[in-house]
Amino acid sequence: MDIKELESSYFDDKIYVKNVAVDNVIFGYHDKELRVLLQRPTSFPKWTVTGGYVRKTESIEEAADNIACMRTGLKNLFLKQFRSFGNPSRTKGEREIVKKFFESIGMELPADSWILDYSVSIAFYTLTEFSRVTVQKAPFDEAIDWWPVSQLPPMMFDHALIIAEALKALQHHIYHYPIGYELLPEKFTLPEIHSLYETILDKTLDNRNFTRKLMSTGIVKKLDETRSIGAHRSPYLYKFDKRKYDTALKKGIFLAF
Amino acid sequence: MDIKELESSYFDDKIYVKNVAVDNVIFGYHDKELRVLLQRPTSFPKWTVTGGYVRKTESIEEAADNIACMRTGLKNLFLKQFRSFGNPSRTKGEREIVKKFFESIGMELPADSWILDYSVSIAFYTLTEFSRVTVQKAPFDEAIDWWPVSQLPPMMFDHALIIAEALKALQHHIYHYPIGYELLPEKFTLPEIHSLYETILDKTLDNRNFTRKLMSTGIVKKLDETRSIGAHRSPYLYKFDKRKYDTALKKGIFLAF
DNA sequence: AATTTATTTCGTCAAAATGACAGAATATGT
DNA sequence: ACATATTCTGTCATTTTGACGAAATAAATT
Repeated sequence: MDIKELESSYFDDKIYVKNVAVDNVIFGYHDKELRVLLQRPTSFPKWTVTGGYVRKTESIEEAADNIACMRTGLKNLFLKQFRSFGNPSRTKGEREIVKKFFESIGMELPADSWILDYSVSIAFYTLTEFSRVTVQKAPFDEAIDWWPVSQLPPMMFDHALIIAEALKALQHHIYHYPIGYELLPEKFTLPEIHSLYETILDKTLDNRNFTRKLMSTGIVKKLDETRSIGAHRSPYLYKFDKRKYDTALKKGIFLAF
Repeated sequence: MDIKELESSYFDDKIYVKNVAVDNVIFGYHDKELRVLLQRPTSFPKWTVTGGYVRKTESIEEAADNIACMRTGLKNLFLKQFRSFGNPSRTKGEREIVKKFFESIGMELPADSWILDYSVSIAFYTLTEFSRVTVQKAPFDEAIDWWPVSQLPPMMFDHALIIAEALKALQHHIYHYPIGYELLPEKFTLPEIHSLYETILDKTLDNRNFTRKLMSTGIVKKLDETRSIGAHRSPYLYKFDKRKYDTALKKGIFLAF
């Protein structure tokens, strides 16, 4: 998206849905760490969740997918809508910053522009393995980076809340849906998926009991291969049983870690 | 809300948030039956979920609460946001009907009015005991009534989907939150809450096991009173332990019925 | 070649939770 | 006193859970 398109579109009520934004909390997992992809638009003093507006030709899910794709280069990531945010004060205190941002890129926003007005944000979260991602800096981002969920920078608007809620939703969903498919390589080891769950839930899980429960769901299956990890016993490789995984995604499961 | 206010407001971009609607699926329970409160606005051939628009001075939660209050007369009912809906086609096929509706009440909508445009709906569900409700007919409703969730009339837009999703969300939440406080009188019997759960989950639950699990949560406590129900053994009365109930609402519980 | 080290994997056991099931208690009308 | 309809309580075999420890393995070290 270049300046021309941005300029013509944000001002053109025929293209974008007014007063509605989509924010997408992109979670990345790698090496036992959970991070969030954040951006800092030009001249912004604080960071924001990746987000954008909704074209009238697309669904909110498509908008969220586009946002994820624009920033990660990956299409069709796992996307989950978890809540919408809307109240008079959520952007109020920082509208001046938004205005300055548009000025800094050479666009004068009319005072009554919907961009500076009451804004409803439909929030999604996305999961990905962040070593697979080549972060894409958008034209008007001064910075874009992965931040550990436990050490976030100062956030704009209510975005700290949005991230906190996204994390809560993820932690809740992990008990009912087979999280992991998007966060791990195709073939992974038991210790790897074990660490993933520990990281997301932020607590230690007995490895023997974890394995027992995970295997009882049937969504992962053991392969007849091992991975060499140096001077230690080689762990077996596992992969998701896509068939059962999809069923579990649709019908839900019940894990009690 | 009278015509004057409606007229001046829907056209005034300064009062309402454009392109955003709040729909509230009001569930009512009574006598072992689960129903939904539906309205049929003047000249509409089909029914809709109760809904409305968001004032720029209020949050989406307040908007949902107002909708519930306008229709039931009850304030501060249990409200839960479960999903937002937004895609180009969800209202497209029936915009002509909306236009005719406004004409029928003497208002000519401009062709480019946001009311006929792409609409994002933020959906909530609400719970109440429907014998406590005196249904409030709004000025422009031709009809408003409780419909059994299993026998809905023809629905406008994607409202049949919205109700289906609300029901799924409710059935899911019942495993994790202490549903029932809003759906039962202050004092209730064990068979009553048992039937409530059976109705919502749409399956039979062994009464002995149900009691055991319910009591183990600690959210309800037995009283030293009974209710006379005629020629049968008098059931004991129970009430929610508000303290533990609130904790459970906040922290969540884990019921496996 | 034996030993050390770090990591993975497998196994046990007591306690708790679950699912299936039946019979006793009680309030009223006959 | 008895019949009837409904509420309430209890048991038991099975399964699941939580808490542990010990054996197996791959490479580096002696």
